[in-house]
Amino acid sequence: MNNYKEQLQIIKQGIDEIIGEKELIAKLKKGKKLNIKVGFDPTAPDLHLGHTVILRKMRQFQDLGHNVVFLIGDFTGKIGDPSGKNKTRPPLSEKEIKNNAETYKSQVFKVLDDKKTIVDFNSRWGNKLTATEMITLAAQSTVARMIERDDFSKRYKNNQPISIHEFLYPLMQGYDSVFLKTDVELGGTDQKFNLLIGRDLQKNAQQEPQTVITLPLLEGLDGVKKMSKSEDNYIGITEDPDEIFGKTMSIPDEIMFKWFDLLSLKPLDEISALKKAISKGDNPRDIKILLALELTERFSSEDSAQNAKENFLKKFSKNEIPDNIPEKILKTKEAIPLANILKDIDMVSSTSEALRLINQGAVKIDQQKIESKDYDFGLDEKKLVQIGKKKFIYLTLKNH
RNA sequence: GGAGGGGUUGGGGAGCGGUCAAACCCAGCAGACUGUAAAUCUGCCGCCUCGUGCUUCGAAGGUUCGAAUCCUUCCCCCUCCA
Repeated sequence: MNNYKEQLQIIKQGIDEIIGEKELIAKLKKGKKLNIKVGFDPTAPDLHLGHTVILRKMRQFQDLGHNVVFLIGDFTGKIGDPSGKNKTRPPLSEKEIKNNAETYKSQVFKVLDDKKTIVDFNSRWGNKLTATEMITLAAQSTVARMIERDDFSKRYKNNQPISIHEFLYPLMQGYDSVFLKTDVELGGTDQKFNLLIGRDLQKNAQQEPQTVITLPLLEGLDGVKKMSKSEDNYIGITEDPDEIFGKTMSIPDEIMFKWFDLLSLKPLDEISALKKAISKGDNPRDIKILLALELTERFSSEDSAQNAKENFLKKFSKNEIPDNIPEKILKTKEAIPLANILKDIDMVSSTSEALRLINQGAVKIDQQKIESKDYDFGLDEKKLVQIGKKKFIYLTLKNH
């Protein structure tokens, strides 16, 4: 195991805030094997890169030799985390929770080391709590403290309902830490309140309070807004290698090292060497390729990552035709205008759009720019149809 | 329950009887330039059988030669007061 300073440096890479650093240092100095806990609300099973920021941090702890518990909040899921919400969330059914948990497990081990990961469910102890124990737990915090929290206070001021059971969510999450004797809990910045409650409860239970580490949100492909499905600026971890590679290459240079800091498992000195290389005049593109390679490899394999890189370079840098172009056959009775062909094979969404593109000189057939909408495609000939730089299809027209 | 303000083409937001497929901004797409980008410049950005064609401005009716614009009813949002 590395010495505590090195460990601390790795632990603090790319984080938002650390609370209870003193306690952490003390434990690291002693060489204690830490219990790391991260809770996952079993609601969003389709993961994208933004979700993997926290998984990466967990992985770093694993690589440093600590215990990592991947805690599925199937018990707290019944409450629904009020964090960041301005309304009460409907509780999930047992079945939904189970399904989502399985989906989770199938995805997270692309980042986490499955041999070193303990998957646990907080229903294991949550379901056994008696009413008396719940009351004891509830007695350990106050309404005033709860109302301090942003989302609660907003809702309170706006006269929006806050159900009593929502107060139990942070308490239960904190109780998880007591039960598991957690040393470090990770979470998003919106989790800060919940994480801090854990410290309080642990103190009350005569335990050393956990160190709280919050992680920042990852910017999406646009480099500005946080990565999310609804903004469509995300990279899903189950996407094709070509997609992952290409999308990574498309991020603005400015956020490239933010991504390194939040996502990469490369050693810190290697990353800072890369930074230096750029300031010395290296092409940022080549550095970004390293990032794209690492990410693609993580979610597919080394071979397909290399492959994705080759494809990418062919497609964009060298302006060559990529491999794996889909082939299509279109059956037709009579000669149809090119615009309609493009629409029929779903390369464009309307013939109007096709006509516009033809006008703008964006359509190529067999590498030749099409000048007129009256182009005669011909029958039984396989031709390469290209729109813009990214869309390619091999198409054969058949008489039928 | 009372008072008021709205719903316009992906989002924001003009238009308030004809010159409206509807300003402008953002997003998106294409072209140029590049390092793939970003930035910048240019063009496009409802649909088709591409024509002084067709369908759009919350919904349905109505007035009018003509309606996103006026009237009626309905639906939905928001703000303030109780």
